Amino acid sequence: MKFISSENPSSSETFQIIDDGLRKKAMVMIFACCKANYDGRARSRLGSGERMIILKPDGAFLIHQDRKLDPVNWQPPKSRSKVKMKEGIVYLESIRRAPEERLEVEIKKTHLVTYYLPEDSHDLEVTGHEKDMGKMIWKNPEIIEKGFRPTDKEYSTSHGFIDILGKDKDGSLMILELKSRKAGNSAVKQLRRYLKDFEDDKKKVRGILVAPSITDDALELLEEEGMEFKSVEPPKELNIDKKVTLDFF
Amino acid sequence: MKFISSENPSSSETFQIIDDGLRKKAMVMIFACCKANYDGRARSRLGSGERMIILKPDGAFLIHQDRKLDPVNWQPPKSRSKVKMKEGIVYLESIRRAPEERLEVEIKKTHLVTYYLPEDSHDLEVTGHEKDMGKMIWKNPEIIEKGFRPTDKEYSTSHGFIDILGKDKDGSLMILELKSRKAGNSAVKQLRRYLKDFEDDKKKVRGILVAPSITDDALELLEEEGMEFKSVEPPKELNIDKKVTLDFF
DNA sequence: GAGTGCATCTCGCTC
DNA sequence: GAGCGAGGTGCACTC
Repeated sequence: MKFISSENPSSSETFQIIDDGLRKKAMVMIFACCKANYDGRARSRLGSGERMIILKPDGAFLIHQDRKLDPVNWQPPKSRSKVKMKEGIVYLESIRRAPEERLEVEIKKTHLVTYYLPEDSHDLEVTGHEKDMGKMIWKNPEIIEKGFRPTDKEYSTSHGFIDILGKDKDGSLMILELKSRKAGNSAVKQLRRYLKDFEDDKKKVRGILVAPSITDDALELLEEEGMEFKSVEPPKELNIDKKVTLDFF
Repeated sequence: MKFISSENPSSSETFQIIDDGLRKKAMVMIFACCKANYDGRARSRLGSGERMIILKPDGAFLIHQDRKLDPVNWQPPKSRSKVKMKEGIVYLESIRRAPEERLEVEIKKTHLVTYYLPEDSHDLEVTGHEKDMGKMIWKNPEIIEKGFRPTDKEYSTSHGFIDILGKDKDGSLMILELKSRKAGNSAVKQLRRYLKDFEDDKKKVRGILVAPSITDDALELLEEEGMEFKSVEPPKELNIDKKVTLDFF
C-alpha cells in the first residue's frame, strides 16, 4: 500500500500512524490544532492554532500556517523526529545536534493524519543564476564589449573573490562583478572594494558591474566612483541534452 | 464541514476538490505524481515524481519533495492559483505579477487530495535576534564594559547604519557592530568600514564587534586592525506579559 | 566540520 | 512599489 490516511483520528490512532510513518521513512502529513515551542539558535513560542505539519524521511520538519511561504516553525534535514504520547496527548519532538536545537509540538486535535512513500528520483534543473552568467560571459566575452578578454574566474583578493578578471582591447585591467538580479548599492560597494586592491597599478583599472538592471541610487554611486554598468540578462537555457540523457537512465 | 479529503481520486474528482478548495480559500494539499515548469526570475524544469503540493489561501504555492526543508518549486503569497483540466489531465497554474513569474504543474496521478479551512490567529513570538541584543545593551550598557554609555542607535554613516554608538569611561567614541550569531570576516570588514568614517577624529575611536562567538580568521583580522571582540549571547526572553494580554483578547 | 557566498532567497520595515 | 538588511535564513561548495 502506497499510503495511509485517517480522518478525525483519536489520539492513539494519530500516534500509531505517525509512529508507523516515521518507522517506514515516509512523508508524514498532519492537519491538526497544535502548539509549538522552539529553542536553539533563537527561541520561539507559537500558541494554539490549526496548521499543517510535515515530517520528511530525511529528518526535515515543517509547520505551516495558512499564510506565508516559509514554515512558521521547522527543523532542518538530519534532525531526529519522534512521536510520543503522554496522558492521552500526542507530542512531536525534533532534535538537532550542532547546533543544538529542539522543537516540540503538542497536538491538541488531529483532523487528518496521513503518510505516504514517495518515489521521486528527479532533481530540479534550474538556470538563470550568477554562475550561468559567468559561464556565458566566459564563452562570449564580447557580450561585455568588443575586445574584452577574460583571464581569471573567481580571482582571490583580500576583499573576496572577483567574479571575472580580464583585459580590454587596450590592455587595461577589467574587474567584473556579476549579479543575476537588479544590482543595488551593496553591489557597487563590493566592486569598489575589489578595485582598492588594484589602486597601486600604474595602468587604468576598470570596474564593471554586470547585472540585468541597477537601482538609481546605485548607478549614481557607481558613476561617481568612475565605474561602469553593463546590462546583461542571465541566460535561461535549460540543458536539454542532459535532460534527455537522464531520461534514458 | 471542516475539511474534505479523497483517496485515489479520478482526474475530475481531483479537479473538483481543488477548485472547491481554491474558491473557499482553504488550505489545499495534494499528494501526486507531477511535473513542474517554472519561469520568472530564473527558469526551472522538474521531471516526474511524487510530491506534496500545497496551496495556501494567501496565494502561496509550494511543491515539496521528500527531502530538504525548502520547497523544490514555489510561488510567493499573492500569486494567483488556478486549476484547469485539459483532455482529462489536471493542471495547476500559479501566476505572479511584478516580477512576472509563472509556475505550471501537470498532475499525472493523484494519490490524495484534501482541503481544510484552518482557524489560526496566533502569530509566532520569537526572540534572540540582533534587535533583542540591541535593546538589552541599550538598557544594560555595562554588559559591554564598565562605564560604557551608548548615545545613538542605528546611527547613519556613508557606509551604512552603525548598530550602537557610544562613549567609554574615558570619553573615547565606541562603535558597536552586533551579530546574533557567530561573526565571520564579513562582520569585521563591516565594522572596519564604519571606523573609516571616523578616522579623522582626533580622539581614539574603538570598534567593537559584539556577538556570541567569532571565527578564528575573523578574530585574527579584527586584532590586526586594532578592533575588539566582546562575547555576548543574544537574549532569549519571551515576553510573557504580552502573551497573557493577547490571550485575553 | 567550519567558513563563504548565492538565492526564483523570504520577510518586514522605511521611504 | 522600491530599496535595504536581517534571518533559527537554507543550501552547495570549498577547505
